[in-house]
Amino acid sequence: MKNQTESNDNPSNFIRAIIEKNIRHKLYENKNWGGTPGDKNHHSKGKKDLAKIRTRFPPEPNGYLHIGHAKSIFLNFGLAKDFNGACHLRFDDTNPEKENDEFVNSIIEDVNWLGFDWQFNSESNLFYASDYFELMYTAAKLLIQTGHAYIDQQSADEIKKNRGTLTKPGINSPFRNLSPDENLRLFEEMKDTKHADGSMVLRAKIDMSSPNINLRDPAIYRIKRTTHHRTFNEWCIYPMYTFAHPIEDALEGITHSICTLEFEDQRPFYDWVLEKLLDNKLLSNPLPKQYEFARLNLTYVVLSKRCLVELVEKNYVSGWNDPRMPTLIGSRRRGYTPEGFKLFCERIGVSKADSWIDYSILEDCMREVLNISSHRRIAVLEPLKLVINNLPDDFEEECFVPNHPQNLELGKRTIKLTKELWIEKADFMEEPEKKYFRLFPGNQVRLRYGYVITCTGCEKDKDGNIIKVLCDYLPDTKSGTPGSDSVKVKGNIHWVSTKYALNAEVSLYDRLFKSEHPGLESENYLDDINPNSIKTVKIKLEENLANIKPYDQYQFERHGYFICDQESTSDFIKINRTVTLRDTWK
RNA sequence: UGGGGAGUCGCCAAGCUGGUUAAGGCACAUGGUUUUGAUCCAUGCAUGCGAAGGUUCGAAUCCUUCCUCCCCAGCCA
Repeated sequence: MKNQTESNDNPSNFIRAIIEKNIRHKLYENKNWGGTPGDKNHHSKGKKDLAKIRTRFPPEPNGYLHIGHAKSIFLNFGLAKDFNGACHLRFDDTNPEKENDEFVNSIIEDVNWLGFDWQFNSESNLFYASDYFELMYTAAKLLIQTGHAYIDQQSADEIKKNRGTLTKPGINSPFRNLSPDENLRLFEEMKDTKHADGSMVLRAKIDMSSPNINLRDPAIYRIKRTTHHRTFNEWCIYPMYTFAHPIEDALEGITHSICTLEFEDQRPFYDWVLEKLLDNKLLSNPLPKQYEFARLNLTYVVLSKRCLVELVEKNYVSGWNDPRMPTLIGSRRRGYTPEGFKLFCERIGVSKADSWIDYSILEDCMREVLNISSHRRIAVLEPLKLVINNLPDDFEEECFVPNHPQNLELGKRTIKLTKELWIEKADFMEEPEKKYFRLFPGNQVRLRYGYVITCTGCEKDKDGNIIKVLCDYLPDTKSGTPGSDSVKVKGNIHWVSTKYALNAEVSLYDRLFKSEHPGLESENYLDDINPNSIKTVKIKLEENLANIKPYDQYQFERHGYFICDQESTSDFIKINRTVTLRDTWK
């Protein structure tokens, strides 16, 4: 068994290096923490922060978490853990339109499922950006009062037109030079529902000719008469992400605000907001710093929220928890494990280079983890009858089977050998192809954990389909008995008794998309959907699986890793294939 | 054509305040073990760091020029 050193020492990455350097320079040595999020005044009354660093995972609760989020979760929570810091779970709910509590709850469950919580020093660091609306409103007024923000009454179209282009500078708004008092009055009116949605917007006053378009007076507050999932109708104005995020980070004492590459251009504004609020004494040093890493791209998978929503809404999949979905909830149902995701995240690393990770890496990680933990069981996926000629009809004999051949401490069980067995269709060939060493007339194989048999032929129906394979068993070759290896065979096939086998249904999954980069070459990623991503078959299980329960996971020997589906019952056993075993034959 | 990033083995990825033979993982190859064609073990696997120049006793690391790819013009995040 492979040792697990890979997961014990943390591979270096640029963010880890930055944190180590920061700690060496005692950057956060005298940071105060008020016990809860708050402004300068609040934290100054607190104590020295016991958390060496603070990171955060800040999802917007408008969808389910997916594998890409797992990368961010392992990064942020992992860093906090390794440096004796805290990682906050923060719901970035600044746009009420698509946010709701269902998503909040699913995110909490998913993060927990991956093995993380937000406790630190007996404090629960679970926060909502919406709890800071009052402080953000105060911050906005501070910017207005100091001449760093103004109310723009241009239409959205006009603002867009006057923003300029990548190569041409923008044009100042005619409302840009309103007095602070006038702006303050208008902003208060905005808040007091005096103005219609879209009629005006609060903008930061920076530089309409900045080469960085994000600095051309970005909008920071808009009017939106939408009920918020937590503040309901208390507010009709909501802060934009670009304005809200640095403030959220600062209020929570975040030291390292880690996000993906597309926010790089936003960093100057992130710092601008914080510096202005530092000047206004709403915030204090040390200010949080933003760092960006490359988001995960997985071949044969789409991770964009827009696509995932469409797959669900247009019924290409059965729901967010369809085992083929890259969501955490779907992965879980598929049988993917937190340990597997951990290994995966360690294996792919963190950097700023755009990259595509092959889906097989993820599958390999799941196999590696499951191989160690999964008990083995026997299942026949494509049953074909095998009859042992030289055994009496009522023959029954117990065979001892280890639950894990590489880890005998996991115990053993028995299965009953009878005259008639189910074997895999693929384990018999009337006319064997080259290098085939399973059953064919005249060949010998071992019935795994039982006897060596010699194939004597087969029977077919009138259409020529093989319906029964015949064989003789060799006495004295039973597994575990002294003379068992007197006959050497290459083939070793699994089986279940036709008399005792259990019926079950298993779903065999393939990738949801047939192209490596869905939507890249075709016009629409939906055209790349794999029409054969799911195949459901009736199978035979060994008798010991009678009490299998939802989420039980096993390796079915010679097949792969399987998990009992959440909808499975004792009357109707339903199983999902997580991933096959590696197969280097052919 | 403006700005911001990135280019190290088939895929990831350390190193990048210049200094022995360019970490590690995955994949692959070849042996070995094996009652899962699985697992496991051993060995091998970049004279090269996007390209070309330059500085230097010495460069993936510094300088110059060039090439390729990604991101930015929501009152989304």
